[in-house]
Amino acid sequence: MTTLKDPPQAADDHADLWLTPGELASWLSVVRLITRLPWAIDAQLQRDADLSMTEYMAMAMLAEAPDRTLRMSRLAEMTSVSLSRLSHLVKRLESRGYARREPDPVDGRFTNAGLLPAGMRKLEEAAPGHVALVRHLMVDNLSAERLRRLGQDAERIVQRIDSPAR
Amino acid sequence: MTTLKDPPQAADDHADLWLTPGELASWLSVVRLITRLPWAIDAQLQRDADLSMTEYMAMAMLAEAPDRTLRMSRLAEMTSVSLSRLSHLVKRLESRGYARREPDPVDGRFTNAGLLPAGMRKLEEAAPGHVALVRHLMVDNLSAERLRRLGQDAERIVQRIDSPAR
DNA sequence: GAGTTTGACTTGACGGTTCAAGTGAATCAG
DNA sequence: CTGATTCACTTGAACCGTCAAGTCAAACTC
Repeated sequence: MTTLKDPPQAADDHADLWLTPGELASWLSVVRLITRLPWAIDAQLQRDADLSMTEYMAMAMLAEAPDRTLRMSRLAEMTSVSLSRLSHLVKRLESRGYARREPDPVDGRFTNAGLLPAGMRKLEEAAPGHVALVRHLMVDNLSAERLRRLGQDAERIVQRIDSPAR
Repeated sequence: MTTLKDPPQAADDHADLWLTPGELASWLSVVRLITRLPWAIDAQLQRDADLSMTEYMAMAMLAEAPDRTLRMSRLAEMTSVSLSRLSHLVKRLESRGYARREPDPVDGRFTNAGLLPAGMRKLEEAAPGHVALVRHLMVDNLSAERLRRLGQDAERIVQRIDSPAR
């Protein structure tokens, strides 16, 4: 789908012009991946633990941070979400008793988010099912070499996304 | 981050247990990709054309379909969205004058969605900027071979997502 | 061929995300 | 040392996606 050949004499126009058929096919596969993979991960976590992927990731990052605590801004970049979104998200975690927030005593502009014991338990309870799915879809589905390269390519694209130019 | 070694004697627990450090790193890179790439694509389309990626994709699929028309259910699977979501989405496109809906005259259970001329113009206007970004982030950023393999891996994962088991 | 079932959507309410504006703490400028 | 600015969030409204329930048309079922 979305096959396009020659830019200049544009006789065949549809969606993604000016990509070769092969490039287009690869791109559309990636689009399907970035659409469905989050959906699949979310669905499992939602069903089994009533958590979104972002909530899980945020709790996981907190869990391994020193003192299970991180600044909101740091946590936001680690989880690739906006500060606003994180603020709402942590407020929800807080209301569920999984996390806690307090202004940094040293510099009052910072807010430190910490994972509470109940949050840690929730995470430990959710982890096996989540990991099993990741294993099923990714780790056991690709050779070690291809998984490694996939990670590299992903990282390369992400770096370009938040590189200055553009 | 999220380094975990040995499952049995679980001394180090955080997020993703029972993945080797390498597997975890690859997975986290992919998580960043599936989080930020949609965001980047959406941001460009939103800014330059006031369209979401899903809206763009749906219009693109319609544009290259025969008679610029597709059944809702077919369009839903082509764009990887639920029928419900597509219904809302097409209703919005309809209200903007980009698309049109009508029950299939042959079998009234189907609804055919069609792209209107204004939608086609909108798409043609949005395409160059969108394609340029895809080129910048993906096509020009990876070798042809790696792009091809990335597409293959993506497809393999997607297939496992909607494979019966699990 | 009336009643049930199935298929293909549509709708509305709810909840999460985004965006713009606001708050309050530190820092800088004179 | 005071007023403006910058930082690091927080808030609220608008918008979008999801989920459950509803609609309406065809296809069985007896």
